[in-house]
Amino acid sequence: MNIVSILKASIQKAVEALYDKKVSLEELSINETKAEFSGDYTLVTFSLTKLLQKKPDEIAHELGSYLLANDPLVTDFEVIKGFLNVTIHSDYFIEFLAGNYSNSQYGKSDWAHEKIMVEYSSPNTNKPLHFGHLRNIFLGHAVAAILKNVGNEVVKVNLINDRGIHICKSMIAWQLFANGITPEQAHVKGDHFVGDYYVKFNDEYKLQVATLIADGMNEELAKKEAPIMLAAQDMLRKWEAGDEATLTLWKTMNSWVYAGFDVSYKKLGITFEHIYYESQTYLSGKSIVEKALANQLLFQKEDQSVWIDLTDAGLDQKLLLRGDGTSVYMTQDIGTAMLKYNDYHTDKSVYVIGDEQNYHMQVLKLIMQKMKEPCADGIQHLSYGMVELPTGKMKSREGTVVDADDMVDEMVGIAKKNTEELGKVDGFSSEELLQLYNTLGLGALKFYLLRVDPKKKMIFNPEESIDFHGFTGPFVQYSHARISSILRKATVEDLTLDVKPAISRTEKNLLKLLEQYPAILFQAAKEMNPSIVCNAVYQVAKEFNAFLVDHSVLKAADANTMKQRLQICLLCKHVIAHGLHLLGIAAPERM
RNA sequence: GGUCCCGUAGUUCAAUGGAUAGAACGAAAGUUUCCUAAACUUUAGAUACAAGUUCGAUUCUUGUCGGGACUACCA
Repeated sequence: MNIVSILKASIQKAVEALYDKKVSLEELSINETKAEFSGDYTLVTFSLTKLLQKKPDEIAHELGSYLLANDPLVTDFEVIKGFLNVTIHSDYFIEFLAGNYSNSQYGKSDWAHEKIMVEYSSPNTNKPLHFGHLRNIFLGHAVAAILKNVGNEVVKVNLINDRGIHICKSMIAWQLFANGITPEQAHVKGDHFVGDYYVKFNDEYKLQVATLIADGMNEELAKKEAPIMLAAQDMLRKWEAGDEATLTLWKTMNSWVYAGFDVSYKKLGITFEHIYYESQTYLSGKSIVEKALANQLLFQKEDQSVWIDLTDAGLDQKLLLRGDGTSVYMTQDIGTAMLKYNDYHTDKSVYVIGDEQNYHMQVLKLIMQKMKEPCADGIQHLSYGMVELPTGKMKSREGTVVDADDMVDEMVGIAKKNTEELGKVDGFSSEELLQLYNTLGLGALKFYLLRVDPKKKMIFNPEESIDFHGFTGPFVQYSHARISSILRKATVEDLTLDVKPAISRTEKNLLKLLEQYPAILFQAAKEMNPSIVCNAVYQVAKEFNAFLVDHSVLKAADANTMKQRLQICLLCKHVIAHGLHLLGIAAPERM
């Protein structure tokens, strides 16, 4: 129970005692009191006027007087119009501090008990990861950690799109232009290596189309008839037919890509419990569709193609199997959804996928519901907005894609430069320095991508580097390092207090933030929104820095005050480290 | 055309229908004999437009203008 819940319950009782009326906890609106008024929390009484048949300020006065007289937690109140500003006894926060400062897991809770799968990253194997993928990856990783933190059992999975025309394009280009060279021989990271041939394919394709048009063919036909495109399609057919040479090449090139991805994932600190491959799942939807057809849940057109009718949901009819019996994209997703469910029997299955696929995901869920599959209701699309450049979307054809590996290297480079300029790292070994640069560079990058509400698209300007000051990862990390420094210098072991010194306004503000932290994490889990965690740790870090300015910890006036301030330091450190950990960000002891 | 999303300081982002719309960067000015100045303090600066619902609207409704996504027997 946190103070807001306690206060709500107390007000509920007060309403009953004063007016003999019942008000639900949901009807009570309590906010933090704005800084310019005295008080800690504010009850808005306008909404109670109908129920109580009184004016808002009257209600506020009466409730305030009652609370002051009957609730020992309330030490003062003030009424301004329909706002009842309540001051909470400092002892509540002092007790809270004493009871939690030593708990390094403070913030972890046991409020939810579902089994949840989170699918994220989900790359194609024809090109390396770019900046947009990073948003997906960090989101998935953080959301999984946030869901787990409140008590859920979480399974993190990656679904790799390893088959289809896109990889055939890379394969054809490699056959035509590579002379058998491998990434090792070329000294290029595997995913970039294969991506380069995907680009080569498109360059050559454009050239061939232009040539055909110059020879008098119309554009539409030229795009279909370009020899390199025909070759890629032929290769896809061979792949599907199980042609051995094609499969061998496919496996080889994919293994190069995976080697590259592994390096990136490792650097980013990203892990999965299970990896699905579309090459292994893409056929599995077919039998499910056929079963549903037999059960009259779907219908067939004259050409034998299978459809589902979603017009009653305001959507169209959707194709699920072609006339020749082959699968479409949606069929694969149906199969994969079933496979995931059969593997783990989850209550929820979260898909971290960009908002361009909102419609697709809506249709997938509807189809599963129509087919009465047990996994249907648990399907949740965690839709996030695209990362855009100031000029608009990133386009590989225009060469405006920001590569993920380059971005990471750049951020680590900036971390190195900043650290060297500040010159605070005497005594670091070269290994520790490298680790620090990684910690700070990745911290800046992850925080930058996670601090924005996932639903909203975000704009990244490559001209301006990601900041290390203000509302950023390094700022929070720095605060953690400062706290750690103080704690290292502290000589007392036992922080138990003999007497409890009074706390200042700043200290109370800080303790209020810390006290709310578990509830904030619960909200972040409910909304699957890491930006809430970014905000929470930033607020704590900021308020802590303000606290440090005029509260000497190690040179406090007396031993009890010092110990109490050390308790504050410890709890702040725990919360910052815990919150950053949920975001996938490391908290350095020194920087 | 249809469906959906988005317009908040110069810029990037906040704000369960609540008080005088918060931060950060950038701009201007200041703080260090003292626990890390990657910090702190101060100043200037915004809800695209117009109606409506409400005691109260950045938030809900409608319209206008502007931006984006989706709308394949592609994946």
